Amino acid sequence: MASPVSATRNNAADRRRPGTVSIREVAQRAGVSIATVSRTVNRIPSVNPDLAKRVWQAIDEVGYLPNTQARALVSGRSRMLGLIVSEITNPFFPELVQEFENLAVAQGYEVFIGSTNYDPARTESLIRRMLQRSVDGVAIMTFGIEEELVQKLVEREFPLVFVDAGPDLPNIRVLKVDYGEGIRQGVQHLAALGHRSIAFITGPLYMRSAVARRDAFVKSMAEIGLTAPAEHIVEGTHTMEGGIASMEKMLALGELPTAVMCSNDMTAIGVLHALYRTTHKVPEEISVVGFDDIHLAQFALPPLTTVQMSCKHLAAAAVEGLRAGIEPAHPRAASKQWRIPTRLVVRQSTAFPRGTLPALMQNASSGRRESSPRSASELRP
Amino acid sequence: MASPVSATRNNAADRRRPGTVSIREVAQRAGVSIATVSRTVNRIPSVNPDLAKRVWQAIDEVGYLPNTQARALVSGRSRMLGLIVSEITNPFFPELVQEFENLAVAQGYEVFIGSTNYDPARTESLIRRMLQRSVDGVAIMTFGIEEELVQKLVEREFPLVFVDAGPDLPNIRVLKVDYGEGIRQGVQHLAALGHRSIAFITGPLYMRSAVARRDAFVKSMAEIGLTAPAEHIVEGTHTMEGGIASMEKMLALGELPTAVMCSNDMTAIGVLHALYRTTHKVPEEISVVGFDDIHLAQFALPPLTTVQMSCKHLAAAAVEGLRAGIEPAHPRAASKQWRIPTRLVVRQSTAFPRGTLPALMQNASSGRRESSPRSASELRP
DNA sequence: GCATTTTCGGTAATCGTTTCCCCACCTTGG
DNA sequence: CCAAGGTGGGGAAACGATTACCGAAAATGC
Repeated sequence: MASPVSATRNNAADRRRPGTVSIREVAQRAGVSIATVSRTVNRIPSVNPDLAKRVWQAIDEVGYLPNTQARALVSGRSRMLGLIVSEITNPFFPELVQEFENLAVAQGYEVFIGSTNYDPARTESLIRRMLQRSVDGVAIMTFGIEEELVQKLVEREFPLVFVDAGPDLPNIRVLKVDYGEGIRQGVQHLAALGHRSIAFITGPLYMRSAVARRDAFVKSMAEIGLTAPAEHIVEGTHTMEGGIASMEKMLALGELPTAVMCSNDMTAIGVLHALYRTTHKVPEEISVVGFDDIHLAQFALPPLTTVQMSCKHLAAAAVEGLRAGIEPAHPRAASKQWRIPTRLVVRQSTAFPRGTLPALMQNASSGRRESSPRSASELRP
Repeated sequence: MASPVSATRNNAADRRRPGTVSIREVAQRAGVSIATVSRTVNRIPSVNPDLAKRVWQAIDEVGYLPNTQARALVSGRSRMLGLIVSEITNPFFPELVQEFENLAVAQGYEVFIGSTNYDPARTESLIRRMLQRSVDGVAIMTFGIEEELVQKLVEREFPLVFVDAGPDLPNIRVLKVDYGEGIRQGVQHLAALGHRSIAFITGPLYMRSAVARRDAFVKSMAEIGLTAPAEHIVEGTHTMEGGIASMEKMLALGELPTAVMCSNDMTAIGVLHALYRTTHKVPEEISVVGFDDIHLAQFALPPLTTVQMSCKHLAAAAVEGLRAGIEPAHPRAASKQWRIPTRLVVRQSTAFPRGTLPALMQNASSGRRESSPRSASELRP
């Protein structure tokens, strides 16, 4: 009679981490059943306020934290959101991740981050891992992903958020970035300054967004009667290294443009670097425009004129899009598209092209400000 | 008799995500019990090879993925590692996160990332969230955290990894970064070039690592008979903004140093920015040295001479340290400390101080290489 | 050829929750 | 004062895995 029935087995609870307290301890201390504790924690209104108070006190005393795994197991909701980015080391993404995380956590979700590094095998394993951890939805922010890899998610009717484009299915929402507007502003800004020879360094062209940005550039140029020759549209990689390589290629070709637009800011920073190495002055000899407006852009030398794609907007739309797919009662549950605006931010990497009004631009004293006098209106007589 | 017993209840399985298959389906299809499936999946050698093959085939056919939540619930191990950083938007950390994640995933772990943003409330909630998700261990890579917040983790005997310093307890491992060596190399490099007036911009001094770096600087200076006046040791924030502010403060004071060392690369990039704005040339007028050697450092203008703290090393040590605490059979289970080396990487932000050998330094053509001829030996007659 | 050992797979308990079902009890109406 | 109605709370069955235990069949010894 010394050992009660449960002691004969090697109880699984022995494996439990010390200090972990379960709903049972709370129930015991409060003198109620575990059902009541659960109801209290989940704020079911039917539980008697006095009892509830006792339960909360017990929870406090024993330091109870509900076990999320058990919760997820029974409810079928893990309250985790997957967030797939292409490279966490590209500064654009940490900013996005940060915003996304803040919003998700505020809504009671946890974030499962993964970067694909443009590697299909890695992406595949990432998706499998997310499925195993049974995330409630996935935001695919890589700006271009192999369709077939996502198939698994689509099959399981996972709420999904894509950027730019995605299949038209009930659980899928798409964030439409307005590439056109921002890039048009950039092109017109340069044209207004007097530039006629404007080059463009694209991202990797298997990415839908890279193509979209390039097309927006070509279209904006055409609108004002300009065309860039083929050798002035160079494919890059959306990295600083790519920016350097692309710019060096262009430099080697001779016949330099007077301005270079880039598909993202990292590329632009690479371009600045390449021009520094070859002692070309920016913006005096060549103007440079980026895209994204990452935090770093304002600290580039010179501070980078760039097209802003609001990270906050993007993150907010992603989280809301996922919630809309997960929570049936969400106000925008029916929306399928979410529009992300862009706009030009003028800093100091753009100026009049060499030869026009040189005296004005040469005095590079301190105190240059974002609202510098190099605006389109000044150019017009 | 129409409805069997289980159909009378509103079965919880109804809530299951479509496409999800459980171990039961596999067992049924393979014609074995769920125990056999489990044993097969976990590669328990006692299961008959023929049976195992049948089971694997069934797994493949139905597309079974073991539910991690259920696994974690029964085993008490979630196979998740917590990773706490201070700011994911500081480029140093994504690099660390990336490495950490690669290693963790290779070992079958998932990573739960969180950034404190230097906010104790946020840190508190982060730790609570990690506890709820029952991570197996936590690496605290913030280089300085409030002791009391960690208390909760310590109490629960969580395997922990700290950077720089941590309590001496059984489950805790510390990564000791050798700040001294790298900073000494930096100071001696500058001194060898001829600098005597070297300033230092620290990190926020409530961070242990910031203090350690400053102390290493002061010590290295003293070793070669130099002292920096108080106004040449300025507190920064480990951000670009902080670097700008600190440098501007120093500029306002007059009595400029000929070289500035910074507690991290972001600060150094801020310093470069401030000097650009005030048209001071780097390195001709002022030399700048960073710390960390983030990827961006080589793309700064000019490319930044900096003290490298190997991210790969740090991440590898963190993962191994955690595994050592979690898995009793780990080869280094007994180790308490892990040493992280540092070393100077010379690029182009350092040169002879103004006035000494100016002609040699002025020809800033391309082709400057890391192994430039500005070494100590050249200086000595 | 029978008894003993070994192998191998199935049954069931368990992890920590949520939630369905039902039984008390209390309130209220007649 | 008793029956009907409503309501709060407890018991127990899931969720999907792991694993201790046990029993049946196969292998082996004498």
